[in-house]
Amino acid sequence: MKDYKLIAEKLFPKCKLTIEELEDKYPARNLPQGAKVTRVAPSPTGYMHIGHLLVALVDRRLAKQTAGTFYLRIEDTDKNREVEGAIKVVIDSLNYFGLTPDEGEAEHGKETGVYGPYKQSDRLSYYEAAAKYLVENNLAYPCFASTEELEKMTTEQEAQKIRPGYRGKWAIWRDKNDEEILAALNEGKQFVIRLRSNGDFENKIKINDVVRGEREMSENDLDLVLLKSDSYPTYHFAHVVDDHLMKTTDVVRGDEWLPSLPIHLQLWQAFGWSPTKYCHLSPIQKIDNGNRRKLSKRKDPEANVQYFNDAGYPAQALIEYLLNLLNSNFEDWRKANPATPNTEFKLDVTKFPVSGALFDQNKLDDISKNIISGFTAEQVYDFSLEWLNKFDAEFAKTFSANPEYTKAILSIERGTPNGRKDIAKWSDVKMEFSYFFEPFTPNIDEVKSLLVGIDWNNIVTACAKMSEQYDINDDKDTWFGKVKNIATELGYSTNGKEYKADPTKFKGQVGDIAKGLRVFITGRTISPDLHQIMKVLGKEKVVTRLNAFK
RNA sequence: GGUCUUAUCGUCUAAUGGUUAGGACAUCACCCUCUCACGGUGGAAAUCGGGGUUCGAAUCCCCGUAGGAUCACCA
Repeated sequence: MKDYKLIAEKLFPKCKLTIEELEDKYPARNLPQGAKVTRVAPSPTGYMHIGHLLVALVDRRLAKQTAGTFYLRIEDTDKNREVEGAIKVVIDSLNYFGLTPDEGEAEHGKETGVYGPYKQSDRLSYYEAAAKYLVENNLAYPCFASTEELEKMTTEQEAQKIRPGYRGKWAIWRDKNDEEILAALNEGKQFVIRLRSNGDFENKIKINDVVRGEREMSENDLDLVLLKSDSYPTYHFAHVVDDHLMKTTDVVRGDEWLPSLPIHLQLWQAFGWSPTKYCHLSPIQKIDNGNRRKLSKRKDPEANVQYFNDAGYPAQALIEYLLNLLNSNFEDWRKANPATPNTEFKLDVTKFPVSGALFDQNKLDDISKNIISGFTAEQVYDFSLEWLNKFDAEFAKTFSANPEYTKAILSIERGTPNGRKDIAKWSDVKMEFSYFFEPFTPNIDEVKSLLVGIDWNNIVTACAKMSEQYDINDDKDTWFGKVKNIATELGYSTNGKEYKADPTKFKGQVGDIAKGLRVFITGRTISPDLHQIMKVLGKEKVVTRLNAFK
């Protein structure tokens, strides 16, 4: 006769907490009907993966859309992988992207909310109580198998070409009697707690995922480890215990978890608890050697959300990119509601894609350009400076030496219906506006190479003439009238169509002259509205630059 | 290898048995224009292959093929 109570007591002599007492610590949440309780539960590896950000985004939206709660739990059950300061990285990232949790783990080891502790390493006694309950009810048992024994098992199974795993007759400790167990315990052997699986691989069960709908999968027949020999729980065990106690309603996670869903369902059943809903997200991928693969922490810098931060993408841009990935109708909504905060967009779980999407930098840039073009000069100034201070201290000094001047630069063609969309990220700002700042010393050969095909002497003359006539108070038409006059004096057509009709009658057209002015003033052939640029630069700089190659 | 899963323009996707297979990004051309950009107009560009079911298939079924996920005391 087996005495499960006795075994449980011997296994966990220090555990006095019963499962009932444990459950009593977690009262029902006082939330409206239909409110969702979601969580993001990263491991503290010192790294925020873009996939985790995606999960957090979905979690937070689902909670907000239903007046529910979104919390942060730290899954630090693998001591080998833990990194110092990792929790701060997670919290900072969530805050940066506007996905601050309502409760859970917070900075400096503090936490908010009454459903904690929110760090799994602080919950070990709870997992013990739960494991003890399972042992008492013959739903779990101790296993003293050594690593060598397990390796041998796997080798034999491979040799026999059968599905590997600790189960059935291979589960050598599954049916040991009390004496053998107690003897092993007395010897001080290390043990793990395993689930006593009642599943049959030949049996199919119906599983339900909110994205994919109803599916069939084989029952789990593996006697999986629930508590490791260091008495930390495995993911499977901690997930079910925590999400039950913390009253999670919807588990959102990567679809790499889909195959272990039968395990989790089996665990819910073992405890007699009703399972959460499950929402499995497909991964963000990239092409590698012609094949797709998940964005990898080791190989792909863009797998780390810090990458977008460092490149200077506004947080909103990455969020809207992800929203678009989740619900492809987001971009239609955005077009119809250009000024509405994206938090107003209602995420539809049933429209989530079921296969992984390739990360698309072009699309992100486009979204980001649109967002930044809607910012005020003030906002662009603040964000740019914040980024520059962090990554380009030298240019930051130049940039912020005269804030009014810099803001005037950033105001050019901003906020107009034809607003420019040339900044995708704050790291573009330096390239885009450097010619407004001194030193401005373009090399004559480079300048000439930009003006190939236009008579150099004519350009120099035109620039000199403009420098004499330039009046900073001229409006655009007056200013351009002067450009046309100079063009005419030098034998250039003032009308492009006229010139095209008979090029032999002219040395060129007014565009050539304007191009010359532009290159002398900005050192490039591409720039925003030249009239406004000259106004912002001021007469002194304009005159100097126009006469630089006289 | 077992199990699960996916397959529409280069990319993200729409079209839940009847559409000239739609949109967005990227790309190309033209227009606008002092340049670029913005904007506008237009172009090129897709239903993995083979069988069925049906009056009719991107859509349903079967078989292939290709990709992805998973098979730990990691999550």
